[in-house]
Order: sequence, then structure tokens, then C-alpha cells
Amino acid sequence: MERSKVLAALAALANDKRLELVRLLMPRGETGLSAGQIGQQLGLASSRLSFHLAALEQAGLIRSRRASRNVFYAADLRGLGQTIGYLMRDCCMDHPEVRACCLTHAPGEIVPKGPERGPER
Amino acid sequence: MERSKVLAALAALANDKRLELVRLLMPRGETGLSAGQIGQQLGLASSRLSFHLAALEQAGLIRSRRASRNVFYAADLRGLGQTIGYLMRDCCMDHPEVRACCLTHAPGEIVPKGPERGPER
DNA sequence: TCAACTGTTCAACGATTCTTGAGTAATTGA
DNA sequence: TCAATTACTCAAGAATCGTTGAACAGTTGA
Repeated sequence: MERSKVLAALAALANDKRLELVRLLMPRGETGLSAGQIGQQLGLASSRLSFHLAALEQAGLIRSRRASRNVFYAADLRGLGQTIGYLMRDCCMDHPEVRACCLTHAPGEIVPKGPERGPER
Repeated sequence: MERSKVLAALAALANDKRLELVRLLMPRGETGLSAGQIGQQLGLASSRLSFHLAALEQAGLIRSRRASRNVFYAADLRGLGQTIGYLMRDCCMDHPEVRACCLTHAPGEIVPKGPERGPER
């Protein structure tokens, strides 16, 4: 992922309403939610919502598709993953200590020990 | 990690120079680099550098310590990990598809199949 | 075709962020 | 104590971002 795209994605996520918007879309899968439903849930006026949706879509973090009158928005899992992946890999260089703080370990997962740094208080 | 701290961290990272700064500090470990060395590497004037360093430190992504004349800055692995972790967990809800895009798997690591959460569409 | 509905675009204003240069503070060695 | 070094703070202006309300555009059903 290019640097400029990551910066755009981070800037898009660095906003309360937009971060909440992504959280709202995540459990909705491919279907997502219509703009109207999103605006209602977040308490956003339509123009304000369009602004935020455009920022997220341009950053590659959500996708839209029109269904008759409605425009449905869904989380773009690849864009989100690549953004997080850039932070993890290119920025933090997969440092074990960062991974340790970052990852919730699925049951059954075998986690590399990494130089212990003590649990996050 | 609280929401507001994550937002501050994301805003801090959503800047070309500051992202580069973190990348610069990562391989330097606990010792880090002095402000002067950082400014030289990034081509930043001192006041501009102080501004960016303060933003990162306030966001909990780097730490500083004075050594005689110099102030050394080092990456805060915990802050970085928690920020990435928030995105992964609270925002993307550990979705396997996001994890797949995000993770480079360390050699020897056994990766969970993921509690195959049927794509919730 | 028309009205209702759903979203987007636009301009304007205020708030915030970024950059710059000048000035300030702390530390060191002579 | 003084000058040199290192880094921070401050104020001003430019640029960007966020919000608001009004106008605009596409879709649907009568």
C-alpha cells in the first residue's frame, strides 16, 4: 500500500464520527447500511454525513453501491486490513512487543514468545 | 485504551513527517535518537521538529529522556501496539479478513484458522 | 408528468493545524 | 562567568478541516 493512501486512511480514521461509522459498518458485512440509516444511528445531518462518507470512501476504507433510491455503504475489509498492516509492518516493523500489545490471541493460537516486556498495566 | 487517546494517536500518525519519524525511531530501540539527529535525518528545522515530537509524545507514541544537552526520543512500543490493537479489535472486531490483510506471520507462528465467522452479510 | 424521497454538492464561516522565524531556557566546556 | 550548543516556546500568517443551510440531482410511485 502506498504511503499517501495510508496517510489518507489515517486522517480519515482520526475523527470521532468516522471511526464510529466504521465500527457501525463492520458487523453489517457486505450489505452494509444505507446513508439514511447511518445518519440516523450517528445523529448526523445529511450533508455532514456525505462529507464523512466521502472521506472514508476516498481513503478506501468503505465502499458504496446504489440500490434504487438508497446508497448502501459497507466496510472495505481489504482497505482496513492494509492500513493496519502498514502500521504493523512498514511502520512498526512487526516488532514482537508491538504485536503483543496489538493482538488478541484467538484460542488455540500459538504465539511467538517475543522478548517479554511485562503486561500492559 | 480510551477512544480519545486513539483519536489523538491516529491524528498524530496521519502526517508524513511524523509517520516517518516513528519509522526512524523503531529500529533504534530504547536508546532512540536525539532531537538533533532526528531533525537532520528528516530535514526539519528545530521548531518544526519540536512541534511534531510534542504531538507524538502527547499521543503516547514516543517517549523522551534528557541526557545532558540532548533529548533522546524513542518509540513507545506499548502506545503503538495499543493504537494498532484498538483498530484491529474495537474497530475491526478482529475480523479474519482484516487480520489476513494485516498480518505478516512470523516464522514458526501457528496461525489460527479464525473462528470462521461466516461472512456476516 | 409530478411530488415525495434519498443523497450529494456548494459556498461561507469558524476552528484547527501547519509552518516560519525570532526569542528563550538549560547544559557544557573554557 | 561566558560563549557555544541543544532544544523548546511563542506569535503570526497560510492552509486545511468541519459544520451549516440551501440548492441540486437521481429514483420511485401515482
